[in-house]
Amino acid sequence: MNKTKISQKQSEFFCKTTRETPKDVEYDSHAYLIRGGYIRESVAGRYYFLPLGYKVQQKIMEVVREEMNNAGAQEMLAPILHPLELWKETNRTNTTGFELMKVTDRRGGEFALGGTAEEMFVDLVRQFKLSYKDLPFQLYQFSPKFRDELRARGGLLRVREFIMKDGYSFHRNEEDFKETYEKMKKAYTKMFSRLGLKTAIVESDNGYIGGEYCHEFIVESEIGESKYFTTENGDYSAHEDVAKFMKFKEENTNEPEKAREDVEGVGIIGVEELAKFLQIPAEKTTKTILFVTEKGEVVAVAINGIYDINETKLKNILGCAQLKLASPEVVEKITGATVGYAGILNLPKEVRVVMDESLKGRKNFECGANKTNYHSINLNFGRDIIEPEKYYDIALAKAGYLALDGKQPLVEKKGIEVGNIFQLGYHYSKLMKGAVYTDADGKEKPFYMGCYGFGVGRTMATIAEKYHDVKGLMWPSIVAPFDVHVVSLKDNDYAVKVVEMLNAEGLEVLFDERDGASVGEKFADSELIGIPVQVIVSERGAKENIVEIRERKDLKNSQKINRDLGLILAEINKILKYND
RNA sequence: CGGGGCGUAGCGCAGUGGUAGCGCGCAUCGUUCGGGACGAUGAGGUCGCAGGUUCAAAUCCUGUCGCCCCGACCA
Repeated sequence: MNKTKISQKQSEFFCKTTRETPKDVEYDSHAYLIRGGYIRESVAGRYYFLPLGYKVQQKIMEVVREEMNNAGAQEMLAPILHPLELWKETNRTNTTGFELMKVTDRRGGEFALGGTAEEMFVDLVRQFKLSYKDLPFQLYQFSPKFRDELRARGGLLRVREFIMKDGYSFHRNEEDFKETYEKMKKAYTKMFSRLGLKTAIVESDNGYIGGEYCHEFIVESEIGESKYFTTENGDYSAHEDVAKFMKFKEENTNEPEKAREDVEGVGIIGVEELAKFLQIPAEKTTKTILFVTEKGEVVAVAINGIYDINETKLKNILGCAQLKLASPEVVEKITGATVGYAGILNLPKEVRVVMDESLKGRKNFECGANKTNYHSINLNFGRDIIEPEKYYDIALAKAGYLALDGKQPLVEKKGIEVGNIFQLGYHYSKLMKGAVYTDADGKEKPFYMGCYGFGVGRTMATIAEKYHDVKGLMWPSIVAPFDVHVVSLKDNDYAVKVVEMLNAEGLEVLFDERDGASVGEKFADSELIGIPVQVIVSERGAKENIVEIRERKDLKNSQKINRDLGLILAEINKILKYND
């Protein structure tokens, strides 16, 4: 990065603050980034980073770069347009939920606007005949990423175009990968911490990226979109999509089987009402829901009535990309009953049935009779229902459920996902021909891989969300666009001396020497922009032989210092150090 | 993609068929100058776009594009 420290006269700086917030802005962080002249929207989900915003982005990138390099990764740059063939090779052109942006050149060459770059890096690496001696290594880049999101929202929080740091590591085997994975966990925690963000490392779903496991780095926040669960002691932390919990277990597995009964209950729909009506515990009820996959396959899913179904878990078990609740017509066709009375009794053979672990070992339970208005009770596996070969975990975790240790309740949290790391394993190296290295035994083996993402703009918005007050932003020093804001109130001559001194000391200064702006306006702007230290040089101060130094985070913490450049510098450094 | 809302000056908004408005901002001049100052003057709009109804449309109708919110979906 450019180490030249500069000062910037505000009258010449392309930073136009505004007093009013555009009406569609929902969050403070977004409002202040716009009002402070950091960003401007082009069209939905695509933003200009103005000089101020770009400086913050660069500073965030610099921290990421340092920590990536410390972790042994090497920066490079891949093309933004990816040959579409590569995406076809891994079958990701069809992946739903990730609408690829495509462009065609004049010769008909098709390209994808990359939303992530696994294929590109594998394609690059396979062009070399690598040996196990070359492994492991990690390559990374900062580059624009394109996501055709259904809906952009929250300013920089969910956009269609953004700078992402994406890294890809190549390994000889799982063991070697795991070492890097742990190293990256530490590197990420450290980079976020340096940026002023406390992150939770949360197990999550890998979605379209592939692989077997992954972790998200989440900053707890009310405005975040990620719902996750943790235990009090922090031993367990998982995204709602994958969160596991200790389920209800049938205790009376030895109770004698009772005779099956079909009970008429007109209009009795829903577990609570049903349990009350049948006078049985809710744990004895069964929820049966029919889904249709994107291929049109109908799946019946059953779970203990006290739980809800987690569609992400279900999708992963079915290996499908999209699930929809079956329409009432389909439900009637398959079960012969209207919605609300579906059960796992006598379903047509072509319907795949997935049962949750919470059904295992139960006796004398209830489920829909597949007959409108009827529920069957005292059902038993073997006698009434064929016991499945395997039970799955398809339950949705909720706050208060016990973690798998059976002791600690799950606590629900919301947060912003600012980074993620994925185990890719052999997912890409097996799909892409020639993604192999030569091992010590002379045989070609596929790379074992991992990848590591970091959203730069989203991180910037998250910092803004965490560091602001009613007056504006309060950047931590490490990412602040400038170190010091020198506000001159009709005493530019002395202010210039201060600015020159700070520059000589390597500090970046924004210098408000504007003639036309009123005092109130200058202060209001300064607080909106949020540079960590304010130095006020005024005509009044000249009479008293002082300058005033204030900390943005605590404006009441104001020091009046004699007009001695050494003293001024010492005070500023104290605040900057404290702010880092 | 489903539900709701909105497109009038850079921003925030008013304007239900009859001359296109207000506040902020912007420009010029003057007075102010330690908390978004005041006065005067001025620039800026084919009322999102297209079509229709009408003597007359920002206003009514149809279509279309865009934006926001909720849902679905998704780093």
